Amino acid sequence: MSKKKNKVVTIYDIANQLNYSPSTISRALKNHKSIGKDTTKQIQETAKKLGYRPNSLAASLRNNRSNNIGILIARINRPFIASLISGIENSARAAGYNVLISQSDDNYQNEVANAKALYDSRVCGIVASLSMETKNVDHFKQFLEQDIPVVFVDRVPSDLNSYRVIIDNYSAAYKATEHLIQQGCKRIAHFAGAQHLNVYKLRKNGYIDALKAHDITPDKDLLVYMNTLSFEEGKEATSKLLNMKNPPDGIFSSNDTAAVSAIIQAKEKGIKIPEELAVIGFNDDPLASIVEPALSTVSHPAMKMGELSTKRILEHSDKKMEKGVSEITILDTEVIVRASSKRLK
Amino acid sequence: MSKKKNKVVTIYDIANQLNYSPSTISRALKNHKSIGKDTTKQIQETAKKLGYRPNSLAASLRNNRSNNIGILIARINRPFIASLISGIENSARAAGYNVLISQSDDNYQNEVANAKALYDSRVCGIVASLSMETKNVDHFKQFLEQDIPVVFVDRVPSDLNSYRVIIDNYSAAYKATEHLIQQGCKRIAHFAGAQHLNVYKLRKNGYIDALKAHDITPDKDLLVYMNTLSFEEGKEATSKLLNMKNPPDGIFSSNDTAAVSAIIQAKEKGIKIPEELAVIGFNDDPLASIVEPALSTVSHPAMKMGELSTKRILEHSDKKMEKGVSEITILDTEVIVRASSKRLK
DNA sequence: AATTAAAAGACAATCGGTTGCGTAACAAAG
DNA sequence: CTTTGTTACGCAACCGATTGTCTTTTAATT
Repeated sequence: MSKKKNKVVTIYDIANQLNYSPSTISRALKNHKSIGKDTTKQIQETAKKLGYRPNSLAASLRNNRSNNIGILIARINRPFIASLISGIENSARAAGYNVLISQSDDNYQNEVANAKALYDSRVCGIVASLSMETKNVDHFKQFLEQDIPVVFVDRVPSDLNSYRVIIDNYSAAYKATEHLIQQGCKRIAHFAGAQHLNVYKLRKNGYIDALKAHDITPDKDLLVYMNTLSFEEGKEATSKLLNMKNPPDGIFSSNDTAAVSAIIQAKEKGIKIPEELAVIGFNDDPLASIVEPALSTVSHPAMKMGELSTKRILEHSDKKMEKGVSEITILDTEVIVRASSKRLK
Repeated sequence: MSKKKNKVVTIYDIANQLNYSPSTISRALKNHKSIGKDTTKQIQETAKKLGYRPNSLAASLRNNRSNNIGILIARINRPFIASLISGIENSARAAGYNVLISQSDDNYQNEVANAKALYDSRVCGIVASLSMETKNVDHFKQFLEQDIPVVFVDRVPSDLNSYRVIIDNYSAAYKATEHLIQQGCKRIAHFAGAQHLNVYKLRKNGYIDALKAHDITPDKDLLVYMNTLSFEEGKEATSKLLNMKNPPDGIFSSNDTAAVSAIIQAKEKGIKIPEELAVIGFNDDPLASIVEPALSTVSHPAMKMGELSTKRILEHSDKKMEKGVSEITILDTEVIVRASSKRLK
């Protein structure tokens, strides 16, 4: 049996080897100014030679904060969210942080439980996009009280002062609606999402204001409120709309899923798209460019939103921001015109 | 200034309150048998009353192992992977574990770096699906040496003894190919992926053996090797195939993305699907049911694979498995027949 | 009644960094 | 030669839970 176990190298090992105290090793490894330049160099070289790897658990315990960024979203399995996470992960990892994920399945209780779990694991910040059910956001206050940055993305609460990374839903919806009007639509329906989520509320408002701006009186019968904007809901709504005496000649859907189902449903009924019914969605999911005719939509810079979320968290830690200060980042969207709405040459 | 800071409750606080030692508190909280039943009850009640929340960092440091499961995948932003992660996350969280994600972007160096990062953060197990570039899997050995369970999913290495959760790619491909044959296809092309990944190799083998079993001689010109099975690659390959003197009348693609691009490309050329060209993909991505005609495909139980991966890790920890023992879990696939290959009534 | 065994807890070391405070050594200033 | 300042580093407590070992008390056995 050899003397050396395959034991992990710690700062104590380095300390013994070089006859310095552990505190000196610790400081030298992070280039603390109170350690001499030569000493620092020597220590860092020895650390490398010995294959030293810091035990982040120990540091985290001492600092009462880990190097983990928590993500709190409704479900991973959606294109926008997956891209968002991707952006967070890439930028976090580049900065030496790990990423913890949790999904609520759009369930409020789960969201609360996940927030607790992330809090307990001492995340150094969290990125959150609210569940469909969430109306109360008290479960985020524990973070703010400890000055742990919370960045809300996309589905953000309206009554909590924290970081936000969002798009301008109102003007995006306005632009999308206006696009349909420019294509000659006179009766434009809207698939609206749950109204307590400001994302959907703002999209609806943008839709309505765009209509008004073009002297079209909003018709309540053309405004369909949905719960989840699912394929099924979209299908059903489309079916009803098309059976009206005075059916719509355009649909602006708050997401692509419902928009795609509208296209499919309309085609089944023999309605020509975009001639008889122009459709535009929201999100630019992969589906959008595959369905036929290809779906016009509004694109989200999902990846970039993720990167910016990470950035907010890291900045917060670096700058030792004053408690309570927050910042809102608004990103641009783009109306992507495809065949489903292109009536004009 | 009140006496009580908003300080976190620790076992020491409980110990002081009840005049027990911290060790007794610790043991009572996990129902250790050496603590009296009444004492245990009292301690647990007090803990709840005081709002005690265990500091997992402290426990992790002491045990040199966290409650985090690491995920190592190529990219989150893909339907199969997103569902896989979803399955892992759900089951892990239900068991009180957190999930750390990392993506390699199909880059070997990133994969190695991420493996190190996860190792350093003392994950209690990892779930991995190899990057496209990965040929050497030495970076997983550090886990096995420490008896940290590694579960490979889908894209698994062939030369490392560890847990595996996979589908039977060979027979899935065999079934898919056979399906095309049964629909009357005589010249079936195959979009094959990178052959150092056994997933794609096995699919190719299943394809070839199915042909042979039905007395069709495999034609090298119909076997297209791709790097990433991307939309572009699929498009290009389809274009070439359709320009052959003797073009294929069926395509079995190793993924849905390339299959969908084949459908779109074929339609552009005026080829009738499935009459002139039957197509079947692999994965059952959301795209598959949206494209027109809807894409036949092979479905993966992605969510379930995630759940089983978590299960393997938890079992490993519970059972204190003997080092080196591993287990292979093979899940069923299903050939999903849609319009893109349905020639017969 | 004496001996042994079992049950219930307490003590203290430990995990590996981190950090406030203290001090030795040496140089510059008076 | 003494005083004041710097520079460079060590000491030891600390973060909070875990666990091997030891002690005390109580119950069982002969």
